[in-house]
Amino acid sequence: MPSRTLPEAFAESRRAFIEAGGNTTQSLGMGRIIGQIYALLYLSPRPICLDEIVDELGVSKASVSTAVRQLAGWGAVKRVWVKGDRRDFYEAETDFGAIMRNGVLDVIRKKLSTAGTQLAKIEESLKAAQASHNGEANEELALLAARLKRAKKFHDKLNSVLGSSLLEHLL
Amino acid sequence: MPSRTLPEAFAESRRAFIEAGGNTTQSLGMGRIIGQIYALLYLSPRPICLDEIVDELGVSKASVSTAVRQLAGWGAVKRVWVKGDRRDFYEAETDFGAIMRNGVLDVIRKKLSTAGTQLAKIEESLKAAQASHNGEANEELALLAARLKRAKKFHDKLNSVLGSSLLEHLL
DNA sequence: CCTTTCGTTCAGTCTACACTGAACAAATCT
DNA sequence: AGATTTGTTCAGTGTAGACTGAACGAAAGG
Repeated sequence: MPSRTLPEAFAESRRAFIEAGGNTTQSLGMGRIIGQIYALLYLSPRPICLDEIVDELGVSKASVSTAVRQLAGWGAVKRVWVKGDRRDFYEAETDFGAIMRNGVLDVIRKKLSTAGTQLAKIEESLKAAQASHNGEANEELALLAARLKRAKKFHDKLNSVLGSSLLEHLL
Repeated sequence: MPSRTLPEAFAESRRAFIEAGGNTTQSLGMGRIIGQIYALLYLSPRPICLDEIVDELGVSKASVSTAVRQLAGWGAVKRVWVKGDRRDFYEAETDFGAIMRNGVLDVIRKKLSTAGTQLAKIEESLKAAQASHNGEANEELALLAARLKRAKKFHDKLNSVLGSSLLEHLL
């Protein structure tokens, strides 16, 4: 028979871990529920259904529904079917490296991509300016062109680093 | 004499670049002013004083004051003294790699560090639980211990990757 | 010494977005 | 078929934090 202090001490560690997960994702700009849900699943020995998450965390079903889908979207959580139960169950992907490779890096790449789109638009707009200027020397214009080129170069470098398998190999 | 369309086309490119900077930093969870200020300085052939930034961007002096200090904090912007002018002038650090190494990575490392602190606290709390339990086998407790260990291991891995000069060499 | 010019600070406002509640759709059971 | 259970959606709320305005302090000029 377990001692009386065991359950509380265990529950406390568990609660702290879940809270830490929430703090982490919140500090990264995604809400705190995301991290809490992942932590909860990460510590669970068995798949958990949506309503159980709701009870455990004391948040709305709507939040859990959307958050869980996000997590599944980047492979941090997997849907699991339990026989004889029509509810959806979820379990955590415990391989952090896999989550990084499949999910997180994609998010970063996407942000980089939108930045690249903006740079391309500016480059076009700049070409128009250079065309209408046609041969005249203009200090500011030349600087803008040079700096834009630099920015694009760095953008490409980031892209290649993120695209290379080197980074994935590290995680 | 410059053609009439040159100034507008130039200004448009410039405006778009500044806006792109704002969009980028905003999408990264830091405000949009930060990126706008950096972009403005990045495109300027000469150091710029605080009030000029205020005029150019149409934001409050308070915002510029704090934002500029943040930028200077992680080496993205340098204070410059102009002789015969007691105002503070600023210019951009144009080496993105240097900004990454000196500023951005430190921010990430700091976030990692606070996460590590939380993990350490949980580990201690868990040790207490294990002590009071003293020899009994408990599935949940064992799982929590195992998963915590995994989490710490990954945390350490991230730390070493960020600490290694390899990453800095890439940027 | 008073005035002016700059930069910072801080209490308050505004805004983006995480989060909620209730209505809804879909699937299963009786 | 209706009734019940389960997940999603969406308009609305709450809130964290970016941003502002006014008051302040510090430094230089008159």
